[in-house]
Amino acid sequence: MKVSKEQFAENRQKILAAAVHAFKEQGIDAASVAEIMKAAGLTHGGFYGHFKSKDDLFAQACGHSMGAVVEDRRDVAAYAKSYLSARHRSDVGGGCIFAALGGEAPRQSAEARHALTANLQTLLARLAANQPGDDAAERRAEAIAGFSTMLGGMLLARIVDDPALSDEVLAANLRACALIGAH
Amino acid sequence: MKVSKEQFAENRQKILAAAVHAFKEQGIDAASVAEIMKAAGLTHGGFYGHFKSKDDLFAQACGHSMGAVVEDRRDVAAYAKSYLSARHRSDVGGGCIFAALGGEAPRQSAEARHALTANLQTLLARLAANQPGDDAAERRAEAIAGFSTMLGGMLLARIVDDPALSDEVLAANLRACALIGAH
DNA sequence: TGTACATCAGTGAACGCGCGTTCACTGATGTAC
DNA sequence: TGTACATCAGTGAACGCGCGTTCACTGATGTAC
Repeated sequence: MKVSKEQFAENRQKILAAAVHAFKEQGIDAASVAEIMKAAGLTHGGFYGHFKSKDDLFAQACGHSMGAVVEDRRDVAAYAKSYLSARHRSDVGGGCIFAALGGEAPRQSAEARHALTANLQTLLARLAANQPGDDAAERRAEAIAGFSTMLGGMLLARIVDDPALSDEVLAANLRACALIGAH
Repeated sequence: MKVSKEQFAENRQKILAAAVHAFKEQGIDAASVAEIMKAAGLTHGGFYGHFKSKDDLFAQACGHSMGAVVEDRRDVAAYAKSYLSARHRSDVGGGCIFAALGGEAPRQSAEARHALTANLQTLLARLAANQPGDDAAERRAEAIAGFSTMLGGMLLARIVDDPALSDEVLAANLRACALIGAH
């Protein structure tokens, strides 16, 4: 049955949201089109009315993710406080796309990598703008090193099967991020 | 045809080496048993004489990787110099297992995560031991933050489709790692 | 040391299975009159 | 405004395909005598 144009647009957004979550939660290969469509409240057959292929969906999902990320005025130290949290560690599907899919991303389509690169540039620009200090180049370098530290820290905290070590990794990186830009 | 015990043991090592490389290069799902066996110079049917399953192979491969990593006496700054290099960036299959498979690892078997955790503990202990300074807790924290920075930096450098940004990420993190422990 | 034979690592065809994708069909939408 | 009809988003069965895994078979190994 055909649906209204508004419903069609809404369904597309639902598919994208379900895809972002499923890709991050289960990985790109393991997240199936049928499952994503089911999570969006649809059946798998209609998928190709919205997207050209699963690869296309992934590329669009990369652009769709990180919508409201770092829209506020936070510097590295403040961002790290929520990024390097136990809550973020356990919420892979709702968390940072770089931490969830960073390892698989280099193998994806040019469109997907381009969208992720744009996301990263936006994130780095915001962090750099919110860093204290007069030297723009230094603020930029601090944003890069700060986010890299958060990202690597979250990756390790999620891999490790020892809760104490995982907490230690979060805490050590949180302290390191707190010092960045605070000379 | 049956082979000698020595040949059998050698074949097992070849399968493990091929598996480590293929898993890192292509991802865990995308690397197929048949392809790994072919890379090891065998046919796929014999695989189950060596390993219980693909999951079992992955767990053993995790333990097998990082054999000679950080056996030398390098601190964070020195290790970062080779880790955050263009050579390492382009050599995913031969590079750090955390950078290649870190995103997928949390979804793998308990055995695989345990092996990776042991690898990480070894790596961190070595880095911490080689850090300058009297405070052991501080050296440990520096090892954690330093390796997290390298890992996150390599991840970002590989994701990004803009070579200039990729180089910038490596350089900024290299500078940050050089400063760690050098107060 | 030599021989006969049981063992078993490796081979390659075959198996289910789940996946991405296609397609004929359905029926609500939205347009032309 | 009301009606008739073309459009097309969504449905669910079906398709190839590649995967992990199994299995009957082969023939070199290595042991028992």
